[in-house]
Amino acid sequence: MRVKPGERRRRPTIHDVARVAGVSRGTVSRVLNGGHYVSPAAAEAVNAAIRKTGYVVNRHARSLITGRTGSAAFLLTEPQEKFFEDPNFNVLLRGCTEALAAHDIPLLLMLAGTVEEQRRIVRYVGSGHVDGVLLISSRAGSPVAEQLVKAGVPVVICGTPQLTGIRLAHVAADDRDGARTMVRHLLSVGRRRVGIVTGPLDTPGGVERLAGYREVLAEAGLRYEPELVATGDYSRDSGARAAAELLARRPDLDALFVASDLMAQGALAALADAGRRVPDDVAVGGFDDSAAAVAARPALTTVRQPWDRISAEMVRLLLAQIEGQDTSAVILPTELVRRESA
Amino acid sequence: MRVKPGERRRRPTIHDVARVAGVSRGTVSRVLNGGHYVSPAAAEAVNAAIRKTGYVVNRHARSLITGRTGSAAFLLTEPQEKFFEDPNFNVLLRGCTEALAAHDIPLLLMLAGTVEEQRRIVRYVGSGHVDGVLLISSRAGSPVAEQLVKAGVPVVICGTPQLTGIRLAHVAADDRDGARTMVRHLLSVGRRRVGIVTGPLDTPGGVERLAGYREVLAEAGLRYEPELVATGDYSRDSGARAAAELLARRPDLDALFVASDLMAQGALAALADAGRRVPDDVAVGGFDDSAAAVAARPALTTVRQPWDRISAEMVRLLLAQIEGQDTSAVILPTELVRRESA
DNA sequence: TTCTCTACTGTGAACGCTCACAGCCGAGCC
DNA sequence: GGCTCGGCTGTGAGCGTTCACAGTAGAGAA
Repeated sequence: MRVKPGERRRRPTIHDVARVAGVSRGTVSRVLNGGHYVSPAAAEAVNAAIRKTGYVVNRHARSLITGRTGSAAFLLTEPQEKFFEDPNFNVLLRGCTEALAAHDIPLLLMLAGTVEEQRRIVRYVGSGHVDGVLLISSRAGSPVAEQLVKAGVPVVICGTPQLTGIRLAHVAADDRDGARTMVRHLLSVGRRRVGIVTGPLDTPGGVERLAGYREVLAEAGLRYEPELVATGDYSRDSGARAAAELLARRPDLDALFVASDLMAQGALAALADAGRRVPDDVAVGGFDDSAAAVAARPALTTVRQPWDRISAEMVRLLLAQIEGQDTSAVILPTELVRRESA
Repeated sequence: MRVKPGERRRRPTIHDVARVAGVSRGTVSRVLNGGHYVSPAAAEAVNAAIRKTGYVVNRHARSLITGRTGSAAFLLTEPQEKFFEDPNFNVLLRGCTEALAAHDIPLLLMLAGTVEEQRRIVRYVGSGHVDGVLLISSRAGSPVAEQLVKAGVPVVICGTPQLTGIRLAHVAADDRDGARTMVRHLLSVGRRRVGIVTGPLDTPGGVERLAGYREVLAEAGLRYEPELVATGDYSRDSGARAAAELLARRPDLDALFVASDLMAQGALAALADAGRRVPDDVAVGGFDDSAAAVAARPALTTVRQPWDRISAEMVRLLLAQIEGQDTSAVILPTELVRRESA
C-alpha cells in the first residue's frame, strides 16, 4: 500500500544531517555514539537536524564497519508447539528478553524446527545478522550449535549440551542435585516405594534426574528397581500414561518423583483415576516449579529451577563472548519448594 | 568459549575468494548471485575457492548496497503468553514461515508487548534490519503499524486495522459473513433464543461478528435483545463466565454463538455445569475451527477461518510491497464446519 | 577481410557509516 | 612570548559488497 517504486525517496543520511546542522559527518557520528568530544552547541544543532530530517541510522553501514548488529537471537531447534505450550519456555524467553533489553539489545526469536529451516537459519545467522545466539533445545547438543560456533558466532546453550568435540558455553540447573533433594525429601516423609517418571533418556536432563534418584536410593540402602521407572516426554499426557503404567506394575507405590511439573499434572490425574489420594496414599514430587505446579490439584511439591538466574547468566555469558572473552559453563543450584503433594 | 579477541581472525572476503580462484571480484559476485554470464570453468574455480576459504557473504555489505536484507519479521504487539496459548497463532505462524521459506526468506519472530519494547523494535526494524513486517495484533490498528509505515517499512496486518489516517495493507477473514452463516445455521435448526458471546468490542473482530449476528436476527424478524449478549476476551475462562452469565439472565436460551472456539470450550463447560445438554438443550456454535474445536466435547460446529490462505496472502502482499508495488486489502471467505455441537 | 553480436570478464564507483588522524583554538604554565 | 595540553572539529580512508560500464575474444554473417 502507498510507496510506489519511484516514490520511495532516498532516506536522509548522515551527510544530510551534517549539512543541515552545519557541521561535519564526524561530529554527527560522535553525537550518535554517545556525544563525547562534542560541544553543546554542535550537539544541539545535530539533534535539531536529526529531528528535522527524520534521520535514522542505516544499521547495515554501521554494522559493516563495527562488525556488530546490536541484536541477538533466541533460537529454537525443535518444533514450535513443543515450546509454546511449555510453561518454562515463556519464563525463560521473558527473562532473556528483559536481560538483553537492559543493554538495549532486541531479541529475535527464530524457529528452526526442520532440518531445512536449520540450514536457512544457520546461514542467516552465520552471515552476521545477529551478534550472538541463545540456543534452546532439550537435545542441547544438536549440530546447530557446532555449526554456529564454527562460523564464529557467539553461542550460549540453555541446558547441558550433549558431548561434542568442541566446548560449548552453557547454563543449566543442577538437575542431578535437584533430583537428589526431591527423592531425599520423599524418603524423609517416610516413603519407601518411590517410583520415578523420567524425561526422555536421550536428553541430559532426563538422564541426570534419574541418576540423582538412583544415588539417593543407594545412599538410603534401598534397591534400585527398574520396575519403578517409566519414561515420558515432558508432556502432560505422557506423565499420565507413565504413572498409570507404574501403578499397574507396582500397586503398592507410595511416592512418585516426576521429572517435570507438566508430567506431574498428568500423573496426578492418573492417580486420581486409580483412586489414589495425594499425598496420603502416594506422595508426588515434580520438577521445574512452573505455573503448572501451582495450578495442579493438589499443588505440587517440586524442585525450583532458577529461571530468572538462568536467563540472566545466559545473557551475561553471551555478552561476554561478544566482547571476545572466553566463557565457561555455569551450573545453578535448585531449591525444594514444598506444597501439598508431598 | 574459545575465540579469543586477537584470535578472531578476519573472515575471508570476496577478494580472497577472487584471488584464490584467479578471477575478479565481479566474477565471484556473479557466481554468488545466480551465476549468469559466468563461464563453467570460472564458476567451478570460484566454487572451489569458496569451499577452500570457507567464505560466507557479509550480508551487511550486501544489504548496504542492495537495500535488502532477505528477511522478514513476524511482529507481536501484545504479551507473548496471549499468543502462545492461542491455537490460531501457531497455525498462522507456521503458515507464514512456510510461505516465506519458499522464497528462502527467514522469518524473525519479534515480541513487543510493552511500550518500551515497541519503541526498541520499531527503531530496530525502522533502521533497516528486515525487508518487511507481518504485524499480528487483535487490536490491529496499534500505533506500531503507523510508525512502521511512516518509516517506509512494508507492513501487512493480520486482521482488520482500526481506522487510522493512513491506509494499511491487511488480510482478514470475513468476520461478519462468517457470523451470519453461523447464526443462520442456528436458526435453521429451529433455535429462536440465540445468545452470543462476543470478543472484545474494541476489536474489529469482536464488533463485526456481533454485527453479523444482529443482521441475521433482523432478517429473521427476531428482536435483538441486549440481554442475550455477553462479552469475553477470547480466553477459555472468559467464555465460561460469559455463558454462565447469559444462562443466569436467560435460562430459556436454546442456542449460543461464541465468537471463538477457545471461549466456546469454556461455554461448553459452563453449560455442562448448569446441567444443559449440548446440542439437545442448547446448540453451540464456535468460531475459528482451531484445534480447540475438535478437542471440545461435543466437537464444535464452527466457522472455519482459512488460516492457510490468510498466511499465504499476507506473504504475497508483503513480497509485493517489498517489490515496490501498491497493495490493497484482502478479505477471505469463511466456511461453516458442522460437527456435533449444533 | 571486416563487421556484428554474444558470452564473458575486470574495474571503478558507489552504498552510509565509523575510525584514526591531523589540525585548530584557547587556557594555563613556565 | 612560547609551550603544552585538552577539548573540539573536519577529512580521508576503508568496511565488503553490488552495479554499471567498458572491454576482450571468438563465432558467425556479410
